Amino acid sequence: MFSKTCEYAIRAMIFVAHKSKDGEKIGIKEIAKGIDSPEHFIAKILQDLSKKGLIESLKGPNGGFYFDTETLNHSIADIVKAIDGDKLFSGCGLGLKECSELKPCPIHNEFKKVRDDIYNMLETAKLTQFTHGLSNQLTFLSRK
Amino acid sequence: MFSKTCEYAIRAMIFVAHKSKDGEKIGIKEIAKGIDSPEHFIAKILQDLSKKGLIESLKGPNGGFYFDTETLNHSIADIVKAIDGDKLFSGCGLGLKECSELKPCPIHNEFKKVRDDIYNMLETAKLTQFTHGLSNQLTFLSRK
DNA sequence: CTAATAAAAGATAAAAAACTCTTTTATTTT
DNA sequence: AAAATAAAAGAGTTTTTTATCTTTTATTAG
Repeated sequence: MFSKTCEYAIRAMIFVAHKSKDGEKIGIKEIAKGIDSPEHFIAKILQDLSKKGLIESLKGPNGGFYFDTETLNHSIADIVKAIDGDKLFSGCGLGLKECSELKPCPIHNEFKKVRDDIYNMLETAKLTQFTHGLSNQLTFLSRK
Repeated sequence: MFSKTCEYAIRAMIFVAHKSKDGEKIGIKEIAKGIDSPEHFIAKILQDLSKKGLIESLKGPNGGFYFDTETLNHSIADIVKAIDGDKLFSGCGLGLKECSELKPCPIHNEFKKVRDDIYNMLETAKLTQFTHGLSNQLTFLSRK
């Protein structure tokens, strides 16, 4: 469904949202450990998301990644769009470039419904809504 | 959603189902043209699906790919499972190996619903049901 | 101002996916 | 039986994705 890069991105973003209460910053090492991902790889990904304005970061001692009230309001859909683009939401299920309402591929209409469902689900899912489950160990982001 | 290989596979299977009325065989060149795919690449894919029993094939003059009544009854879900595996249907949306009902990832339940929808949609979609649209130019598999 | 810290950036490497080319095998037609 | 046809199989290349390593830049604490 998502690229591996995107899976890491979502996990990292939820992890930072969970850990960084009231603007507290969290370092890349802790993030990598927390979500079971290669350190340098997730660093790249977060740098990219930071450039795109989906997360805040600060260099130097006590630096790290964090959210402000604005960035915290982003949805999982925003992350997916930033990393994988909107192919999942608007592209043809069979990879046809010319597929459209007017010239639909055979499974166009079947797909439309589930694509819209996926989009709505991910657009509704804001980063904040996942922190509770993690804090209370109802949900998990790594094996440990 | 699907790998490119899988997209080609679905398009090719629908194309053959559409062209091969009553056991008529259709060659790899015609298939490649019909679905806008690299000839040798789709050949490999169909060989694989043939080995796995999802399509029939015969070598030699007047040979080619075709369906019998049994293989024609397969669903798009069967093709996806054969090519991409069942990661899409049963894997964790965030790529976590240990994700389960008991130890769910943060978006586990949100995902479950859409995954089930996708599966039901693809499982219901049998190859035969797409031939009508293609024959009547209501749906398309290539640009032309 | 210097040293320490942590992200940013750049460059490279490994693995997987996508694609191509050549040879072999099975089948049919003559 | 020989030639022609078309898929099967094998081997190789290219591109993309995933991952690692090194250097640079920004920030802070002392």
